[in-house]
Amino acid sequence: MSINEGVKTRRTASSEERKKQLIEATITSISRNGITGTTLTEVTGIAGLSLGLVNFHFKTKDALLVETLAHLAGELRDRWLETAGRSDLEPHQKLATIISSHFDGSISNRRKLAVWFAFFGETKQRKSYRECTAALDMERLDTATDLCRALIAQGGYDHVSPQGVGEALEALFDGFWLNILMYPARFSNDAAKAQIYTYLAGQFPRHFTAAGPR
Amino acid sequence: MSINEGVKTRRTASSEERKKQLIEATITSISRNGITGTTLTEVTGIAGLSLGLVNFHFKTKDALLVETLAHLAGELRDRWLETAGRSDLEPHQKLATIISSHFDGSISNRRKLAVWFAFFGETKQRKSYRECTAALDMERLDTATDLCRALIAQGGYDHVSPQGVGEALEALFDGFWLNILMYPARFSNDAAKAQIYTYLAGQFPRHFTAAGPR
DNA sequence: GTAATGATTGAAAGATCATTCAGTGGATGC
DNA sequence: GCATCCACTGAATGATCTTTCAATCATTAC
Repeated sequence: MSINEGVKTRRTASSEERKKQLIEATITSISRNGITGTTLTEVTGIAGLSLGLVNFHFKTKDALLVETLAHLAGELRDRWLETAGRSDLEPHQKLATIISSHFDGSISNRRKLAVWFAFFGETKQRKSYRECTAALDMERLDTATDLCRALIAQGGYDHVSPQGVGEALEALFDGFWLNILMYPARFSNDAAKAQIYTYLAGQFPRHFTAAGPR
Repeated sequence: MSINEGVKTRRTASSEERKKQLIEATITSISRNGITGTTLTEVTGIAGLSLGLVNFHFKTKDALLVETLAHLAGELRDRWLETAGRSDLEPHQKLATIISSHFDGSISNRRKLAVWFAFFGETKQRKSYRECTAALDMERLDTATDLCRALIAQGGYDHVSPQGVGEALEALFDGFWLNILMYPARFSNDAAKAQIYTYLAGQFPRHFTAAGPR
């Protein structure tokens, strides 16, 4: 636990600002110490604030954790929806932006990935954690599935199952994330993207090559 | 916490027997309550034994957790090595048995998957947890990569990267596991296997179809 | 300038938990 | 049948952590 890591400590800040500051400190703490090792003393120490502030702004520690996960989930959703919602893109280009979003360094870095998996590990128990992410995961899965359906119609890939490809993409996202977190020497964002494009090139050869969307 | 869930409580048992009993209770507890929620009172309660026994047999709680993970990791390794080591199988058949092992109900069920991901979430912090699995993960990754290399030579798939396919398989294993744990209504062991075979059919069409090895 | 408001502090309370240990009791060897 | 050994028990201990709260301080409104 270190005191005040370069975060300016004004005597007074808006509630929203402080909450964001505490959420950032929570991400740092979880990535360093895991959920088991993140105490309120640790979090407020990283933020350079006093112990009582978390309960003042978040009511309970649990609420802080839930809001931290919601923050990451919202950040990811904003990221891929931003481009996937553009009407000037073809379906296969939209699919490509969803992939790029997931392996952009601002989303997929070990500090944040550690937090995702910390929550996955606790998920079975804490319904609130799951409720945070389930809707967004399904939204993304359904979006990808719909895009695959469009590709199948466009390219005449009659034997390809859109649900199957959507689920496989979901698994590839999570699986590469985990391996990037655990074995950064062997797995990277770029290599993950390349392998996912390779997979898509196998399913939709008229729309993807191993190098990306045509 | 419930007392004595059908586990016979003999007054005296061998040390090895008791340790296995406590490890099983730990798996149950982690799957129900997460790592945060598994206390020694909870674990011994599930096992129908007294509080002090864990420290007697395992010395510390941390040692119990490490041995629990090691138990699961060893179980998985034994499973896939058993068939992948058989010399009467072709490379693509060996690859298929590795896949089958990972999605067999005795390995891939929500009770045990919850434990895997509970540890993944803590891994960044606890070196001992990572050391348990890193060697085995790399052994499997290297084995799969070698099998891919053999397939590429057999089938003349000159443009396929054996490392790439090995890494993608690793990601698919972990990713489908996570989704089976989180969304059992939408993901299943059989569907996971089917999607992985579909992927392999795209890369090695002369050795795999979407239904499995040729 | 003064009062009111709301953010901030940190000591103290209360709760939970891992670990210890002195004592109990069953099994085995003789 | 006695002694020895070892598994086992659970109350007590001590450490850690969340939460509370009364006091303090900065800012804003008037």
